[in-house]
Amino acid sequence: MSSLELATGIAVMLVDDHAVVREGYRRLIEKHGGLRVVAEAADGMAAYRDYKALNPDVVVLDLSMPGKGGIEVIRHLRAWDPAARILVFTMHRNAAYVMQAFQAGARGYVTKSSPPALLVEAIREVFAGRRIISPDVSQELALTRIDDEADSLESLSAREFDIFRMIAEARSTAEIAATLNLSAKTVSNYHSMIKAKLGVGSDVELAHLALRMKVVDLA
Amino acid sequence: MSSLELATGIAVMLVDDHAVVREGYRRLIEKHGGLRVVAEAADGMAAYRDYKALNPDVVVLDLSMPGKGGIEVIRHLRAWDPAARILVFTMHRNAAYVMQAFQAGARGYVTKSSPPALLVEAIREVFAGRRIISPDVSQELALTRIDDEADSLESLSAREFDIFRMIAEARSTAEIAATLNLSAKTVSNYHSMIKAKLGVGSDVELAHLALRMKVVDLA
DNA sequence: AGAAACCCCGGGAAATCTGCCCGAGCGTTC
DNA sequence: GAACGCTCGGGCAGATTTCCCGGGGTTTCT
Repeated sequence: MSSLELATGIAVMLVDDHAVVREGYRRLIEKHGGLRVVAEAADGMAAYRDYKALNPDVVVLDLSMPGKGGIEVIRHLRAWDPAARILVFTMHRNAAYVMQAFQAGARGYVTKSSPPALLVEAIREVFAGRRIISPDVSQELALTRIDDEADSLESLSAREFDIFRMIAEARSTAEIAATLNLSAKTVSNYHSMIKAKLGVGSDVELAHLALRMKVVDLA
Repeated sequence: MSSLELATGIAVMLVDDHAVVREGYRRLIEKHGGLRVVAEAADGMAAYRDYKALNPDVVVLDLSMPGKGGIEVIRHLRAWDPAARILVFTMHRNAAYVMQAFQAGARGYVTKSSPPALLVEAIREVFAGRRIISPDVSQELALTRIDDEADSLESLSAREFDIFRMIAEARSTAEIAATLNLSAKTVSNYHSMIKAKLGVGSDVELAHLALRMKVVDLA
């Protein structure tokens, strides 16, 4: 297999729901020797199909896709072929995405803000079996990695969790205090403690976290 | 002026913070006769500078940009040149963005999910003085019209909308102030005004509203 | 039983933020 | 030119948050 690869270059598959954007990568990638785009897919289903048919060496994948989330695509591909080499190439600079992507089995993570040459380099690195993260993201990751979201949710006591949920439902402090027969002051104290435990700095972040964790739904 | 344009093709300026993505448009656009990319800009400031220097016929603009909000860029360009022809080309499919963009002075709105040929067609349409919306967005727009929440979103000024978006993305007051070159106090004042105009009592409610309206995504 | 380690609940004080006032500058519109 | 709306920020009183504290309850380990 590897001799074939050496003969024809690294076979790359692109997965991104924007045709124009794919066009961009493709031109860029093919401008460099040793790289060859063998497939393009616009969504997860197409990606699965093409991967199974063509067995590319490296998959370049955008996370923000309609339908199945990009993370799910990674997991699915890795489930079918544990040796799959997947490079995430996305606009999301967010630490949570990076963690998820790597946990799902990605081998590299490059933001679209990176200099174009980095993408090519990253493809080679990933093909060689190494892991790579673009510099702009790696530092952010170092800061945020301390608190794993799921773990931090479990660190809440039952009482804290209830109050957390009510806060995330946009109920007011007074309202929560009334329904739980607490003083407003106590609810406030819980509110602070919850934010500390969850590692969020604002209520908006708290709301995002709750929605991501499906603790509450959007009305 | 128009004779010059006819001689050399429609002069297009691209504004998008992702270099690779710009590369994509550029190749696509230049593949078609009568179109010519005369400038690329990665942020609002660069866009202003290049626009004033080169006076392109059509500006192709991505809304989601670091620093200045995309809506604000439109307003600014139109303030300097009321005849500026601006085509929004973005991944955001939701009605709120479209309304804001057109109210700020955009002449066209095409999503990145559209078939590539549509972008080229849209540039020609906008250059010809006509307005154009890609079909996937126009129908969504028609649906959201009824909703009074969307109405309240429309009541936000361009500046307010940009700040609203950043707040809903869980950016801190200091962070927003820094990226927009405002005092923290001003951002705070906007924050209050936005909550009043949207009729929400807390930041959690604000976050819910923003997510429901798809003004922001869950990170 | 005693100790240790959790929760739960709230008070007090300092720090911070909010909500609402104001005015100045700027561009539009009539 | 006058009226208007948007942008931008200072000031200030009052609400809120945050941090630190203590007392009581329960569970668990030694």
